[in-house]
Amino acid sequence: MNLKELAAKLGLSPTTVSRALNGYPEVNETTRERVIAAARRHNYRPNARAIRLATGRALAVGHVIPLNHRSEMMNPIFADFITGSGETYMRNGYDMILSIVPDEAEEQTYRDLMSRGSVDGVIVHAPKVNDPRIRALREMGMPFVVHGRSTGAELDYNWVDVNNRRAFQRAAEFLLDLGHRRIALVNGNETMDFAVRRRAGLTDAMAARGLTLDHGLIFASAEMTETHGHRAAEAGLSLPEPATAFLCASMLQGMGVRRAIEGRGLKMGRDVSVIIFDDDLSYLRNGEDVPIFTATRSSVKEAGRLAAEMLLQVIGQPELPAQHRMLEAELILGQSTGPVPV
Amino acid sequence: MNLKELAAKLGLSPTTVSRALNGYPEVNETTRERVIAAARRHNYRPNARAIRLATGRALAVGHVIPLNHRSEMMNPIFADFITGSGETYMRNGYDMILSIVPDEAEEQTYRDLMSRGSVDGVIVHAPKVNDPRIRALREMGMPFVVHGRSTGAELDYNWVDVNNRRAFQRAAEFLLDLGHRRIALVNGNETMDFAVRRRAGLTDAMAARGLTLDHGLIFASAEMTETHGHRAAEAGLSLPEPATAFLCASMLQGMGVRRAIEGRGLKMGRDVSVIIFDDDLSYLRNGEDVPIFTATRSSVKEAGRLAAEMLLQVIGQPELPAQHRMLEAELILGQSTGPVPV
DNA sequence: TCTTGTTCCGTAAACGATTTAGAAATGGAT
DNA sequence: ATCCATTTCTAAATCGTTTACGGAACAAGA
Repeated sequence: MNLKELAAKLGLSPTTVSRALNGYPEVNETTRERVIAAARRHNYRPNARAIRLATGRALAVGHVIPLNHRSEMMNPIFADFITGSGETYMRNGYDMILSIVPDEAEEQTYRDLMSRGSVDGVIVHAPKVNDPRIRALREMGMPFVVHGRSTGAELDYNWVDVNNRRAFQRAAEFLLDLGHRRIALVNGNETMDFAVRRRAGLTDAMAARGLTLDHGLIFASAEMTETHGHRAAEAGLSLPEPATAFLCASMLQGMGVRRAIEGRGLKMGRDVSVIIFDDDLSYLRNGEDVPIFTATRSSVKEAGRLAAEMLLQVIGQPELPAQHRMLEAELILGQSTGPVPV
Repeated sequence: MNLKELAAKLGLSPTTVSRALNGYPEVNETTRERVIAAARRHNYRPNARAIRLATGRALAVGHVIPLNHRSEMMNPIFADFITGSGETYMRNGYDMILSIVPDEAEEQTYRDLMSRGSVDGVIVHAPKVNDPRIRALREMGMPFVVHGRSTGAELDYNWVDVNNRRAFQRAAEFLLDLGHRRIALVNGNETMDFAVRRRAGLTDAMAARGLTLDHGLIFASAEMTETHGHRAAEAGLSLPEPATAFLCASMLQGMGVRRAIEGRGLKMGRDVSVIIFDDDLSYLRNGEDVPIFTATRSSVKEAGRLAAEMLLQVIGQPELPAQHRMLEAELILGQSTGPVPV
């Protein structure tokens, strides 16, 4: 059942039917009702392909997920991010198109999506320091929102980000207040912008007390997995002067650290303190009633929702100045921290 | 730069240019080369919206992810599944459209995707026992492939599944051979088809030795999280006759079980045995060199790849009989199992 | 020479909606 | 009765491709 057939059944022209269904004013209310009733009765749905061609809009947004070619690993926060953004798209009649591409082909993917007209805009995931995609997207005139930021990008752009620096600064201050001085950082890959900011937060807090970072306590792994957390903690606890606290970039890393601590017969929160960054992932809850880990928490799903809303707004009004949205992480007290043992 | 403009530049008709670029035989090879060169020079990319309308194909497949309304949880295996399928789509010029919908609206979503012509086919995720979506999709004539199966579906359909029953049967046999009799099952929600099959596998193995399942050792939680694994193990270990082994449906549950075991000062693999189902998720590796958990392993990413290939094949040849692909899980020896303590 | 076939290319009509421009009907004011 | 404005609708162009059909040019066979 297409527009022409429906119009024929009603004894109207396709134009009138189209206008009636799309809420244009130049159509009699009684005919509009007649049209809507008929559309419902015949189960008419406008053909999305035709709408897209006629309007010149893709009614779709792209999420390009870079896949590290060696590890083939997808960032686990991604699933939650799209649950957040997906609902916004659906409510506004947009499709979400997912492209999973080896990271070196990512720029070409954007270019293809653009020139073939498959999307009206994109979300940029996992920005690196000085990420070249930002300039590239700007040059090709593609509306985009970055989840995160990119230190060193010379031009302004739309982003939604959590205040990673402040979050880790506050977490570090909390540990320092508890008397910890040997604070290990279990970070993500430091080509990633967020990882750099988190380290800076720790450095800030240390510097504010006249302390400097011990580079032997920095563990920046390419993958933020349980295994790497475990490995980092094993190393940090084996030092001549062992770490008394761990600041972890992810829940999974924290779980690995906990395993290392308990594997040595120590107790987390008493012998060794741990703070994690908690993205509040739906399948990795930090406890249900009482938090297991003390954590800086910021929902990545909420970030997805905000980024999607921003992108749709930018698509609708491309002349808008660059939009920014900074989220603050809450510091949540759990059972994984305590005063430094004497 | 569109087809008409390119044709004008070349002094040819749009028809000829289209045919030249799409490899049709009725065009002189020298003109074809001329056209291809010009297309490259002017950076011409055919407009996807127009192609879709003209050919009547969506060149896209849909993944409809049901979102449990209460828990708002997305199944973590989903991220890996789409990394597997995504590459196949890309290679064949298909887009992947993601719809995340509250589970009660899922059928309507399929109907919309179909009647609006947004996709050529769909992947059905997380099938339940007697899942109504299978009949609905068949009735609306939408090509589809199920990731998993649905016990009780009276008609035949395309599916890719792992042999869950056999996997858990073998795992249980292994535990029984080690002398375990108090085997606890930490399962997923048993409205899900895979969960029912896994329980059946355990029952099979027990029955083969004249044993019956103790229902007090069945822990079927709605969410396969670390927390629920922990909770189940706490319960199973507190019984008058405690469980000596745990069979877990997911890695995360297994981690929770381990935490409960170690929290009691017991050692996993010596005092209590654990076997997990390992979906081989990229961000939840079961150890790197030596597996931590003894596990039945089957890559969900591989399942994604196979499902995508099957779907594209079905889309291309709708008259094909129903396709099936059964994957067998390997039983991998890790450090989490040992003979039952005397 | 006339027919037949092949090769290569163009014309025009799809595909199914939106949208521009304009026409018919209606009603009110002059 | 005429004019104008408003309301309501239609015809036709448009989006950028694909594709059914037709035609010109040329060679080969009768």
